[in-house]
Amino acid sequence: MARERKFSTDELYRAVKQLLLEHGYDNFTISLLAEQLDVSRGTIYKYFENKEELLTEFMVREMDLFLLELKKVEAKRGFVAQFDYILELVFENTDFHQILSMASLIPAHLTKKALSNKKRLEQQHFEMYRLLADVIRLGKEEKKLKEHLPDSVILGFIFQVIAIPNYFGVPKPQWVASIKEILMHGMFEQDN
Amino acid sequence: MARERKFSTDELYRAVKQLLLEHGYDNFTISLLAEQLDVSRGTIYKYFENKEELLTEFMVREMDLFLLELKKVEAKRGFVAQFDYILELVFENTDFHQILSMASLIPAHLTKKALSNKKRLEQQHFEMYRLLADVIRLGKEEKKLKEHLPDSVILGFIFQVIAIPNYFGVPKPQWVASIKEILMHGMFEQDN
DNA sequence: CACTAAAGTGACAGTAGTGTCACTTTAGAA
DNA sequence: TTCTAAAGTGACACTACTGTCACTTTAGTG
Repeated sequence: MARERKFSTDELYRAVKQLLLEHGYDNFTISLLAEQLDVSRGTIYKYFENKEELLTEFMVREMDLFLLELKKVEAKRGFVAQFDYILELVFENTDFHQILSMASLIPAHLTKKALSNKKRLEQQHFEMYRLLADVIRLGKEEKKLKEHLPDSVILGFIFQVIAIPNYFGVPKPQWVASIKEILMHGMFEQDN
Repeated sequence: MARERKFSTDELYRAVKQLLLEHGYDNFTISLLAEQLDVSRGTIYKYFENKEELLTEFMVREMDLFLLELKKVEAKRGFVAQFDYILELVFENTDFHQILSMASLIPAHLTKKALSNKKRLEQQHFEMYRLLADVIRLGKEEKKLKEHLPDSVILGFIFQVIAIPNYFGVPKPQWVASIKEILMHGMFEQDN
């Protein structure tokens, strides 16, 4: 009944992701995306009213995928297993962290659809926080995590840690092990 | 012999800083700066050939000011005093960290002056690394820092830590103390 | 085979930036 | 007072986006 599409929805979102990571939020353009998908700019506007709608739609989708994986943490028994699972997840999704940090760059004034996407994204943010806060609560209940540390500092650390630049190319296993050790027991020798 | 200037060099750089922090590297414009200084755009081009020259000049200047403070670390006796000094410096200069992170957004193709500024900035980066690496070396020599942790992970942590967002407005003294404790001894209870 | 409707196109108007330059203004020197 | 040169101006040409829309293309239907 209609002409064949030149790209699938999946290809589109994969291209958006690549371009966002490569050029950053502010330098992402519809021209760049159209070029990547080998179509004209006009075509993109058949699927999205404007750039912000496209980008917020993309972010909601990414967040959904990540939350799906993160929810599996509830099935893990005991704080230590949950902690390990989260760190592994975080290190397997360094892209996601970069994308997430772009959420704050979404402009304030938006069209209806983009605005509702933004609201949804805030809900997802909150859901993510709820899941992680549960893990921290368990850690404190099990007397594994230091009671007096504010939850938000603990959360902040876990998420900020993956943004540490590996300038000198420390091999990944050593890199991850080192970061995990500092998070758990610090960089100072015990007897100090 | 000449007309009176409408702004001092210091006012100019203060305006640049404010606008960079407020709008980010990509959304910094000469129009915005001119407006802030209450002059026309053309005036700015009397002092700088182009935007990148202005911004690299600004960054070199900021870096110089920071290095001046950082160098004082060499006068501190013993690793613990040096460590404390650095953390204090870092938390007193959260702006600087934001500015520093923009260095990676400077485009690759630049005019002569901007390019030489960029090179200078890289030297300063290196100088900063050298100073910090010395502190870490001392920490390991004094058996205060864990020998097996790569220097770059330790450095990365210290610098990334100040970017942790204080969403829930934990009071600053508690915030800083918590972060310092995690860095030194981790978020896990000792007996685990 | 002709019709339909989704898919795709490219020219268009609008906006917002950059860097340039001939010109105007003005403080101080001669 | 006149002259000079630095300081400042605003119009100009250019570039690179955004979002729109009348039009073309094409796979499948009747």
